[in-house]
Amino acid sequence: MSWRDVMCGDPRPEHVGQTLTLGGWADTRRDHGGLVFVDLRDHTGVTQLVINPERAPAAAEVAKEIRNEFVLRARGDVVARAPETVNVAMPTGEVELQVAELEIVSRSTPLPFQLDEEGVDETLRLRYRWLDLRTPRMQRNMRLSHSVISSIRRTMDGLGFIDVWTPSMTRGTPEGARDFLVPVRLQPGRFFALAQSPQIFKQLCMIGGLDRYYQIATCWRDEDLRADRQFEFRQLDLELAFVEREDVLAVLEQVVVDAFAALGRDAPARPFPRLTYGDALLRYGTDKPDLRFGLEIQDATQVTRGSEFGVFAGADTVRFLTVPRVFSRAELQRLEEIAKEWGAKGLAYLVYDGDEVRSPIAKFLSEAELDVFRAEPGSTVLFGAGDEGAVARVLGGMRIHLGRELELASDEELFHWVVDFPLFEIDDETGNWTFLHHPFTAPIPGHEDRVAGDPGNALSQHYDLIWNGWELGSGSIRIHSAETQQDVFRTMGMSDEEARGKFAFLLDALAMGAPPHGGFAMGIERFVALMADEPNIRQVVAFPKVSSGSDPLTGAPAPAGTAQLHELGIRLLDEEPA
RNA sequence: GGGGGCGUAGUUCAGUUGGUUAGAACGCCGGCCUGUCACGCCGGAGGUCGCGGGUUCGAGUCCCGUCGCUCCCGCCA
Repeated sequence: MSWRDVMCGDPRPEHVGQTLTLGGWADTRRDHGGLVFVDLRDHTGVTQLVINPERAPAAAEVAKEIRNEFVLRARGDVVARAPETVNVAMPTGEVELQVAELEIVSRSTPLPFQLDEEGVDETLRLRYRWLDLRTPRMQRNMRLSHSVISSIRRTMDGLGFIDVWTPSMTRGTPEGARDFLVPVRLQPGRFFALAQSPQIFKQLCMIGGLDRYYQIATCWRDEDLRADRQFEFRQLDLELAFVEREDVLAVLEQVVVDAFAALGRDAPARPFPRLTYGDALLRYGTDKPDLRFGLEIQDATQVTRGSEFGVFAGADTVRFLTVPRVFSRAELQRLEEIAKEWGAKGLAYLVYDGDEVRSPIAKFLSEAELDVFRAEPGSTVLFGAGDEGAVARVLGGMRIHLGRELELASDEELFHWVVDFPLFEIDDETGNWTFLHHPFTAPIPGHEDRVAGDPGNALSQHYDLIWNGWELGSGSIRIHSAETQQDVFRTMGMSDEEARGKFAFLLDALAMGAPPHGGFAMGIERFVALMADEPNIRQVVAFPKVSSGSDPLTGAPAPAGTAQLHELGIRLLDEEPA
């Protein structure tokens, strides 16, 4: 007797008359005293077992002991159900297995949660992830994740990319995210860093003539976890030589469109729309706008210069959002609370309620100002005033909040590119210029001289891919000249010695025949979570960590023993007796 | 580091203005039941109301602290 002949979801009318063995988990048991029904489940579905004590007395004895999630093996004839007992809600509902032999292969203790219950505490699900993985939701997510990744590999293979493995244990990248450090027994006091990304290695692949590289690369970053961030995650990492921006974008568009097709979904139209960084920040208050709804931010800085309203007059930037709805005083107070969460000091508004304008600030505003703000009756104008970054953040946050609350988003899947980012920004802590993304991003053609001469106005060949307001990934055309790379390091305030100390291998490589190249990195879990319509990436990761950074299943991270630490040459600052 | 939300039975939740013995459903245990399919019926066990302190005659409920989870800001080249 083989373990199983078909899957639990398989038996159909065409199997009637066959004698089959099925293996799976006891999903439910319905014990009628004599007759016992068991729904046997595996990932393909459920088949009803019928155990009749008159036909199979031994099996009937076994059936009495069955409880939820026992693993069973059942052998019997597939029979057609009588018409009145057909279950139309069940794919296998026209047939059932008339059990002749039944074996409890493995028992289960009572479960800490019910597999069919909604809303079970996530930490509990993660603590018992092997149970959670049996649920249709997680089965779907894990299999969907696999389908997406295999589609990505097919696309990359088809486009002539080769999979090259790069080291996980490498050198720390300065000024990036925090590194996870790995001590080494052979060299106490020295540490590897877990790769934050294969960035430099893939550039070296280009210089090495592997001109179409890709990898589903695991990356590690020691930063606070979020709905869309884990300590470790995977990215589709790719790089091409002898290309320009559009060539890279086309590859990613192909990857996305093919993944949709692989899942049998309507693909977004190509090419994806392009939006400049400046436009995104001005109109949507963020560099990763959700474009499924309008609600665009408008600028009023010119007209509010010298306003009678002190807050406007004293602000660097005044912008507003016209919402197609009137709000009550209580609702406006609630909105103000939300604005404050994003850093606003208050929330000025004009409510156009019929013929009336409700607003504590209207009396301070000039006709010219009111002309600019005027909106249809039944709308509300919300203001942000302050420095430009803060205004963008507050109104951008307000826009997202209102878009969600008023359910403004359309159903379409919206992919778009954000391009023309600045190359540098001022680091608030040091006052120095620092890169916006990473120091290997090339300036746009014609802006090379600005790297040294006018860093604030140098635009970069960086691009972000956004899906419904989620940043899926980013990439750039890289610097392929050692001189420009040196200029970038100098602008960042790094001496040549320092730059050589950290990046000698890269500078040497760039000086030995580096082709023009560029690439991209797309977050696999983010992509899959969006595909699966899940609100956070933990739901598409088999064994994720919770937001404190620990794993409820294994209990990791755990303290290390003193002997182990000694071998590594490590002593803890707070040595307390364990 | 900062802000918001949540924490009551194994699970999901209810619990009024602070008031007697903290409830429901599912699950679990026992019994009955030969056509159910979320089977049904009868009975039962199960609680440090996250933890600590305070106010009070009396705290699940109010206050303070703390822990855990979660969302966000910072951070994420």
